[in-house]
Amino acid sequence: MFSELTTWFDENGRDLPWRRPGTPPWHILLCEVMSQQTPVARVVPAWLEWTERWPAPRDLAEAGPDDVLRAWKSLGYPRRALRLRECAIAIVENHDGAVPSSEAELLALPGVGSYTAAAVVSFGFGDCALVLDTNIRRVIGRLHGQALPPPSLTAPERARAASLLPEDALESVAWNAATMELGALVCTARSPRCDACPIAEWCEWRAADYPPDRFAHRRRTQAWEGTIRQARGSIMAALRASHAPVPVAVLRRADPSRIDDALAGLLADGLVVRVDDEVALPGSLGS
DNA sequence: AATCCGGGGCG
DNA sequence: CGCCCAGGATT
Repeated sequence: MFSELTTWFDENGRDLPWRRPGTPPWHILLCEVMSQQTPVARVVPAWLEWTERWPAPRDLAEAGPDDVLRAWKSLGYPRRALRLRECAIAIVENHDGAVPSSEAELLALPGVGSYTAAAVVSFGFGDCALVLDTNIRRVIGRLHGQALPPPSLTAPERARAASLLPEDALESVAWNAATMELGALVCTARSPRCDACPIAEWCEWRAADYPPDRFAHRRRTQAWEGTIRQARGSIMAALRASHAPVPVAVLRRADPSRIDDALAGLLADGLVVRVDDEVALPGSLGS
């Protein structure tokens, strides 16, 4: 199964810029955080800009939060941008400016969870690590007969994934990259292209004639229209676009619903600062 | 374990 | 228009 997968990857994998040989761990960390819940196609331009502008942790550590939030553009979940800056500061303070290579040290960094820590170890340092993102979880789940993996990672699932991971470091990296790519391009959530799948003969979900998702009744898409999240997004977009403080009244006029709750949340998250009746990005009001 | 947290694009 | 996307932090 390993050779079928890696052969498929060599011929069909996307030409993503961070897959270029020699991409430093810091740049890998950046694209992994950016890719948390944001489709890869939208990450590419932002990643190119960030890696050129802040090529090392020390560079981002010296940047202002307003510059970082503006450069984040509309990737979504802007708390990730603040965490990335805090992460760079932690790397400078605790690791002499070099991204740590152990999973435990990576996990201790702001904004780095189990997925990102494993991905940096694997793709950034070329060491063995169990990478479990939504793509790999889905591929392995289907090999085991499930339409989609459980909403939260279970111990048996992790054990099954670990049993499939090659022990050799080089092969484990190739396995992680190829399985993730297969999930992204072929073994997709909605309409899998099993005719193009190099490991279809091992797929128990296919062999069982595609039984439905056991957890379908628990999956709920969160509403969007009129939510605090939408209000937060519109406020952040307005602040990114303005290099002057924005009066609260202007924000209220643009999106009257839930402005006060949204602002309170953004203030608590450190994504905005407020002076009197105006708000701005943190760090944008001078010293 | 459940919630919160963006935004866009595709079927 | 519902659904999904290289998740993490907090409770």
